[in-house]
Amino acid sequence: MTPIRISLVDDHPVVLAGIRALLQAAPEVELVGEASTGATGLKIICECSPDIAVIDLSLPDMSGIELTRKALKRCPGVKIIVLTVHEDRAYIHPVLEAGARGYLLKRSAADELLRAIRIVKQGDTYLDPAIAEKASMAAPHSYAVAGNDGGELSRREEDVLKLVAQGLSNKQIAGQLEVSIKTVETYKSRASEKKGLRSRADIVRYGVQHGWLAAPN
Amino acid sequence: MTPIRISLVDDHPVVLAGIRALLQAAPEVELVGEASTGATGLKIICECSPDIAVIDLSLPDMSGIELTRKALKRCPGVKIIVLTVHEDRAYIHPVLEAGARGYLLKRSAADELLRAIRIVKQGDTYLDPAIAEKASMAAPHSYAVAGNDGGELSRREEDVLKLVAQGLSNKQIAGQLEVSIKTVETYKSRASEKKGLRSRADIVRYGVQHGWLAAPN
DNA sequence: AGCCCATGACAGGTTTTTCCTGACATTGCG
DNA sequence: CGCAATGTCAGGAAAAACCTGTCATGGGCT
Repeated sequence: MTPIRISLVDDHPVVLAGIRALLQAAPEVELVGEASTGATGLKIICECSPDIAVIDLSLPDMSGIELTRKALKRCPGVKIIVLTVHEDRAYIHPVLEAGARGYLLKRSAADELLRAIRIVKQGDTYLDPAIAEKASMAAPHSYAVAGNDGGELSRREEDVLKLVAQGLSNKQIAGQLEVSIKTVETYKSRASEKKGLRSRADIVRYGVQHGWLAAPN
Repeated sequence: MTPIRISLVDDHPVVLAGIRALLQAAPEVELVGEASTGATGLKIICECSPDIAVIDLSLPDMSGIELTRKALKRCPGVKIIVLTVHEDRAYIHPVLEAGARGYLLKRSAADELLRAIRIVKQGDTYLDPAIAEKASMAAPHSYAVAGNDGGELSRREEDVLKLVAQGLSNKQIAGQLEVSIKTVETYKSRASEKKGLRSRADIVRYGVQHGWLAAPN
């Protein structure tokens, strides 16, 4: 049996090396390229044309979603598994729309990655069990995912929510984002509306759940 | 030569397994315990009393800082290396103050972890080069640093600061503590005075540093 | 092409919250 | 006993947040 050829894209070399070590322990997979940025990731995927590319959702220069899209455009044959810390089901939709075939949480069990790889290799789609149920309830087949989710946050909306969760006032946020306070208020209220957050405490909780409360950037 | 005994604490089993695989490739280290939460981490550290514990900064039930403190209290012999994605130097002080001997970024090179382990094993302190320079400027040797300690917080003051850090309004806090808003305001201002916190963002940072904001679920 | 609507960007005015400046009772400690 | 720290609260001023609109732009869809 020919080995499953895999490329890895993840900033955080420690994590990268870790997954590499993990995969090398599996006899049926063969590593054919690693990268730590979106740009280099795209390059190695095109050059190596692996069976499967495992991509971190958050990369320094572009999101994993963007990389997924670009990689598939240039190299439609690859199957892409997105690896992420985000448990928010809001992410799953754009990821799948971008054409990824797998969505795996970093906090899921280690052998899930191997399972995901095998499943995706066979042409199926793998979703992490922890979110698959949530996501598939509304839309069994197509990922229309209507329902309680008032939509995904735009870039600005997420920026503002992050800063709010970190305790900054609207004024401070306005300063940091270089827009007016009023604009900040708009983003905040739109974002709160979408996610059903009513108080500042809700936003903080949301931020904690998304791992925002640690890195002011 | 006796092997270096190491315990690992990291939520994200994929990452955990990865680092495990990494370390198993090094002949001089021996893995003696893994955990994915602060509570179990504390337990395995106490039970296994490893030479070194590698701890992720953000854990579901408590912060890595809190775990560091607790682990050292019960088991002063262990040397702790904190592993994190956060490059903000604001985290390094509390980490070192808590008694950790190493501070390593996940995005630093893979063999840095081994280097860090060897260095810390010898009794030295390892700081990731990327932030070491920034951090060592202010406090070259001893991390007495503690900033401006205007005294210890009283019970009520700490209660209020915690709630503020979690994003509650004075009114909500008043409700929760069953005192008047005015009383809450007093505690808050006294506490802020003592610790030199001027904005809500300062309070949130203070809370993060003290592990008050780790996943309330 | 034309339309819709999500997004980015603001403003005015009202409502809430927070901040500043006290105040007073209680309690432990030198 | 006096005194400092703490717990408790008020009034009024200042700041922040919130609500309701506006307007432009750029995709997408029909």
